[in-house]
Amino acid sequence: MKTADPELMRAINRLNVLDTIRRHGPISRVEISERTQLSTTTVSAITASLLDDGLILPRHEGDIRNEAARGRPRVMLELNPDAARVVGAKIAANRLVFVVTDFRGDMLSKLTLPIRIDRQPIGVIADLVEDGVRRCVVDAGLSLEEVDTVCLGLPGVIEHRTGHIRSSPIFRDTNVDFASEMTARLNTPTIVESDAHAITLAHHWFGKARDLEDMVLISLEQTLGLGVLHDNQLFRGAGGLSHNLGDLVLGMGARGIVRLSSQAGESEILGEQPASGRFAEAIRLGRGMAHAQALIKAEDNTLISAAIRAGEAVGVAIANIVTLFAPPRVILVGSSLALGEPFLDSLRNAYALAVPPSLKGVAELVFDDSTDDFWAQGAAAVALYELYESPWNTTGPAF
Amino acid sequence: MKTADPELMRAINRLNVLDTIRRHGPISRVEISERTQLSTTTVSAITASLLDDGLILPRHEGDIRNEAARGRPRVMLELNPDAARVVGAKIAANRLVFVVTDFRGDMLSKLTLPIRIDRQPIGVIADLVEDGVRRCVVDAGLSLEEVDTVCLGLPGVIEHRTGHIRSSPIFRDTNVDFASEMTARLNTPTIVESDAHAITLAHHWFGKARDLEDMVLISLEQTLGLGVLHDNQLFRGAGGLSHNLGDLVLGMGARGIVRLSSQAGESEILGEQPASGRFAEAIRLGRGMAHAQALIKAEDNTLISAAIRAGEAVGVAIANIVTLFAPPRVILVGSSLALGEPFLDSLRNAYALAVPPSLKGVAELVFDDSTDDFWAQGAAAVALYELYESPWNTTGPAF
DNA sequence: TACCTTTTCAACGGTATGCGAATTAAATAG
DNA sequence: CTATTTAATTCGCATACCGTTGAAAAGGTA
Repeated sequence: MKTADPELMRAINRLNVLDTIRRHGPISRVEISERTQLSTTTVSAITASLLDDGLILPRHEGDIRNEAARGRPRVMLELNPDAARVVGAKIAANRLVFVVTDFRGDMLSKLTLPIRIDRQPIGVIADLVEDGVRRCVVDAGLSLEEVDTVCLGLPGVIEHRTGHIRSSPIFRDTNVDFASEMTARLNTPTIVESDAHAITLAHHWFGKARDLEDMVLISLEQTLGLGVLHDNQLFRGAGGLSHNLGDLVLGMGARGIVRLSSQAGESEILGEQPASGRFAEAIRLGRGMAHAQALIKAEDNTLISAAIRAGEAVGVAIANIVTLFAPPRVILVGSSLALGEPFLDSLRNAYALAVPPSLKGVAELVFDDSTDDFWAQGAAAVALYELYESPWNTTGPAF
Repeated sequence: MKTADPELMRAINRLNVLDTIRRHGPISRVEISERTQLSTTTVSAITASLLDDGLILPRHEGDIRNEAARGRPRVMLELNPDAARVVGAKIAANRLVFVVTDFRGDMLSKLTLPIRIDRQPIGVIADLVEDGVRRCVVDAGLSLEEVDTVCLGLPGVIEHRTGHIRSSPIFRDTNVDFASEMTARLNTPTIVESDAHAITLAHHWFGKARDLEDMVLISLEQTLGLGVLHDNQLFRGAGGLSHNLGDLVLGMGARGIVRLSSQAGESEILGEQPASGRFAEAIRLGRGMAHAQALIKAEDNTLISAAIRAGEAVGVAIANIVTLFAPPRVILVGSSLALGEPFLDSLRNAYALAVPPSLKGVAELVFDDSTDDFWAQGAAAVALYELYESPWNTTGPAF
């Protein structure tokens, strides 16, 4: 357990103030004091220190004065966008998406590489990722030295603390120390995080969970992932490793274990199609879901029934997650949502059936079809969050 | 978010020291300093304050001096047993178990009432519980005024923060404010907690998880419960409510949803027996599982196959829990363990099959057949834990 | 234009915390 | 009886928070 000394105390309050400024846009000191319950004195001291460190900026121009415009006007404070730059990336089987953001999480540049990388040797993947990061940084008009942290979000079971990838559909090998590898290549601190965790944080910072302290997110991509927000923090399992929803067991059929991934994995849904012609080509290029959507509209019965089965399986899995975590909101993201109504309807129905009566109405299902940028932005947010906490603890006293 | 002031700092370090003393028996100040990473100065100040408050005691007698017996001898410190008294209770469908413990969690008296209370009106249950608490307190040679807190552990979905019982097999009604009811009756602060959470804490304090910071416990009783220890703390879902494992869905059969409770609930396993004769009588009296054990030994095939099916279902459920929490140890408790080898073997097999390959070997299954006292002692531990944190924050500065 | 009101924010003193160095305390070795 | 060793306390310092006070900035009013 960490020992509580003045330094920790300071760090906590600093983070609290900084986070308040981040979340509530340009904000005055008085309002910070109200929100954080800290005295105006303390807020003044902390903001002075933050200003001194260049993390925040005063805003004079465009002071939208309130109606009751008496007295000394408030000085609005906001994050200094230039305080840091980070790179966030979404690494998927058939595409790489990079984003450079400033300290506020605003996108400075983005780069999408629609290339298939899964099952490539690690060296090749690392090459491609390195290249993408460098390009995207140049696109933003920066050099890598100006980037503070890189965060790579990828599917699978990731051990966040150590940066080890326990298993991922992208890598042939297991237990890859990808964080060290990329840190060495880029000569920039690089962290590795589950893509589901990344977009969970994205929704908490910018998306559909800004108002919540607790929340669950289900990502339906090639891999089925889970992100849990508990008390404004990412809940990482024991040992800090991420969850792989696809490994959940839904039942014991005649021929053994039935896992969620075998019912609702992207390749399993699409795989039942005759692997020929335009559709197979689309799958190879990672456009499988978009194409599937078209086929469903054209009433392709094989695919529709696969989508329905997948929806049922996911709905039941979500009900089980809700049974365990009782979150007020469940956000669903990922390419499988593109399957459309047949999938979503059966998901909703199965969920309604499977959720225990005592928890009926507790959780609200929200579907979200964000673009890939958003995932990458989430990875950037993970990087920023790490920055918030660590390096400025060492700044020393405010004066 | 709580504001970090010196008071909080103090509370954290105080709790840390107190917890260290609790866990590591009689312990000297130097060793506390080593374990907590606090300076000897701070430890001295805090222990002085704790001594002043009467929460701990110095131990002079029987100073087992180490071999290397040079220098001033260490003064060992330990919890003052008399610093507080609490009552813990396990409330089950067919029995009430009460325990009075001292500040260390040691049992002073216990009382078991083998009576069937489920489906009684709330008033009747409250009467019986009140009576049991009072009796047990008298047995310990105390009066209720000397008891600081009462904690009742019972099955179902409990909202710990508010003391509301959302649903329980014991109550006909839902959403019962049992904590307020009993607080008023006993005129002593009474808290309500899930029985699974209680025994989870019991194992962390006294049992098979003393060495762990993360752990999962599965309780197999009339109701199937779950307790999660995360970072030395009970993990309570959003809103602080407990989990009901029985609501987990294991599959969609031909006639709809199949929940775990329908496969592995106590009444479901035993219910398939012809409800007549000695066995039915045993069930009514809450000895069902013991009797079932005998029948299984006598190779009652109906019962054996029910036990095997239940074992499979539980094994799969545990695998899913492990997929989500990745704990180093899973402890199984509860009356259903008495079903013996057929049940346990099929559980182990199903678990081995269902646990994802990437997590194989991560979690160790441990079976525990503690007596009912232990559950009640866990409830007492919950009460003690609340005491640790709250009331002595107000003690003021140490001097 | 000069003065007053209102509000923000920085400066000062008070009290709490924890830490490091020096000091006292208690026991053994010679 | 003295020297040595280890434990625990005391003292002084740095930091953090908070409440109060007073200066600064803007608008309103005579």
